[in-house]
Order: sequence, then structure tokens, then C-alpha cells
Amino acid sequence: MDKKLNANLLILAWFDHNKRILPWRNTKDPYKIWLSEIILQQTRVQQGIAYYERFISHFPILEMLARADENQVLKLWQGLGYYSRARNLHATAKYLYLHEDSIFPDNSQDLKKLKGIGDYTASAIASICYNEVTPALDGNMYRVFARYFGLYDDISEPATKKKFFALGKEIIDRERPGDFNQAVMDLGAMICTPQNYKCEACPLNESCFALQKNVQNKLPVKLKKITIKNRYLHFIYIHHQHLFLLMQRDDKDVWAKLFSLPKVESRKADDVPIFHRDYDDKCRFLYEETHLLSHQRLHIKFWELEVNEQSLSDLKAFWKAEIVSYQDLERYALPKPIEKFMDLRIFD
DNA sequence: GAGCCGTGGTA
DNA sequence: TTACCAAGGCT
Repeated sequence: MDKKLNANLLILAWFDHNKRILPWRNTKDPYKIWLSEIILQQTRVQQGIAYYERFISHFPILEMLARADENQVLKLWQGLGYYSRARNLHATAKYLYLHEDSIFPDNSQDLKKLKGIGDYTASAIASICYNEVTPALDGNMYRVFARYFGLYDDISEPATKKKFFALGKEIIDRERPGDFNQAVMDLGAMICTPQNYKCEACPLNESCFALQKNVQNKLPVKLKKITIKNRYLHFIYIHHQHLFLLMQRDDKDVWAKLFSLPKVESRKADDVPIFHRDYDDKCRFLYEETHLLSHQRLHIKFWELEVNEQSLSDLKAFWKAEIVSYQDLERYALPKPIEKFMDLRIFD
């Protein structure tokens, strides 16, 4: 039997008996499928489930998400990372509500025009909700195909994406494209994992190139390495009793539009930060930590400055910040290091 | 199109 | 400790 047709049948048969039970698995509601796919971009299922439940609970239908405040959406997204996903999610909800009568496009080509929906997500939604025969090419599909067929193409190359997509189009089940896409993802997440792959339990283990040659750990090939840049950030907790300054971050840096403490950045690790020359001798160093992003290593120092009411007001104007109390934080999305810092502050 | 955008799990 | 990378997309 043709190896590609064989793979299709084996993967689907395996899926029918081994698929994961997930909150978005028993619906074809494009709103719910869309939400789940955005949440799961570059995110593990285990981490995404709680966020999915929370969003559905707050916004059962698209209209409610569309009418929400962006800061509320960001707050619900807090801790999940890649916050542009939340901003695009909200923008797309508003667009569909205001201009498309809350109706999603029913094909991948038009879905791709929406903010936050790229090739993968468009195919996932279209195949699951509308039975469009289009492969959802994600990290799992790259890995399963590369290993099963013995493809050594560098998956960070755009040309490889075209090749794998074309291959996926040949293999995908014509009758059950959505199930096929999800089957490959389950296989990649449960069996054909990057490490500790469980080939003995794999439905493809009688004809897998990587298993036969014992090169599972060589595939897929990914050559590009990301470079990590060091940054030295100083955050200052400027407060009068339990009132303190908080400010929204701009959209040209990490954690865009999230809320944070007044910040100064320095060139080197041991540079003394200059927050405000009238107050710098009163700033007290609290602690430091290293926070890792996908592409930056942030060396963060936290400082404290206790001031009177008038100074707090002056410094609020200086930083263009807001004066808030701890209870107000339920309305503001915070980056993880700031969230941790505020959790420590409450025990003052 | 290469670089950027988070957090957490794992080895 | 470091590196990889997870249901990618945007600029």
C-alpha cells in the first residue's frame, strides 16, 4: 500500500481510540475553536486549558469578547505570554462583531485575513469547523512527517514549509480533515514527542524511517538558533503607604500594553540606576532576579522609594503613571516578574 | 525574511 | 545552568 495512504489510515484509526479529551473537542463552534487555537499557539495544552475555560466562562459568545475592554482581555491572558495574541484576539472579535455580524469566514483563505490567524490557525479552524481539506502544519506535523518519511529539510526554511504543506495535502483524509489534523497533533504530543518518543506505542512503527534508522533524535532538522540578549532593568516601587505608581508599557517592547512599575534600563549589570535626581539617594534596593524570555535574559533589580502624598503626586506626573492600590491590580495585566513582586508586597 | 514576541516543562 | 521547544504570527 502507498506509504502516504497507509499513514492516513493508521493515524486516524489510532486517533479514534486514543484521542485526548479536551474542552474544545466536542464542538464545531468556530468561536470556540478559534479561541482554543489562539491560546494554543506555542503553548502546551496543559497550560492552555485553564485559560480556555476562563475565557469561555467570561465570554461565552463572541459578542461578549468584542464588547469587553482590552485591558480586561489582557488581564485574563496574564501569565500566558505572547500578549499580542490577546490583543489580536480582541481586535478580531471586535471586527467580526462590528462588520461581519459576528460570523466567521468559512474558509482558510478568508480566515487568514484576520489578525492573529496565520497559515496554521486558518487551516485548523477551516478543517475542524468546515471540513476544508487543508493540513494544519504545526510543530507536531513537521516532526511526524520528518521522522516518518525521513525528510532532512531544515524546517526553519520557508521552502520546507511549502514542501511539507504539499505533502500534508496528499496525506490528509478527504472525509475527515479536521480529525486528521488533530490526530497528527495528538500523535506528536503524546507519542512522537521531541524526546522520550514512544515508538513502541506508535501506529506508524512498522514503516517509520526514523525508527528503522534509529535517527529519531536527528529529526526534524532545525538549524536556526536564536540569540539571547542580556538586558538590565530596574523597577521601582514608589509608594505612599499602600498607594503606588503603576504605568502602562508602550507597544514597542516586551510586555506591550501590560502594566508595570516605573522602569529604568542600564547598560551594565552594576550600573546604579537614575530614577529621579531629587529622590535617588532615598531609593532602597530590595532584590534582584533573572527572568528568561524566549530571546532575552532580563536582569531585573527591584527598588523601593517611600514618599509623602505630595511627592507621590509629583512623581506620578513625572512618570506619567497612575496611582493605584493593591486591590486595583485585579484590573491590570502584569508581567510575570511584576506579578511576583506584587505578591510579595502584600505581606508588608 | 530575519528578528521579535512569554512562560513553563524537561533533560 | 543551559538549551530546547510547545496546536505560530507579525513586521
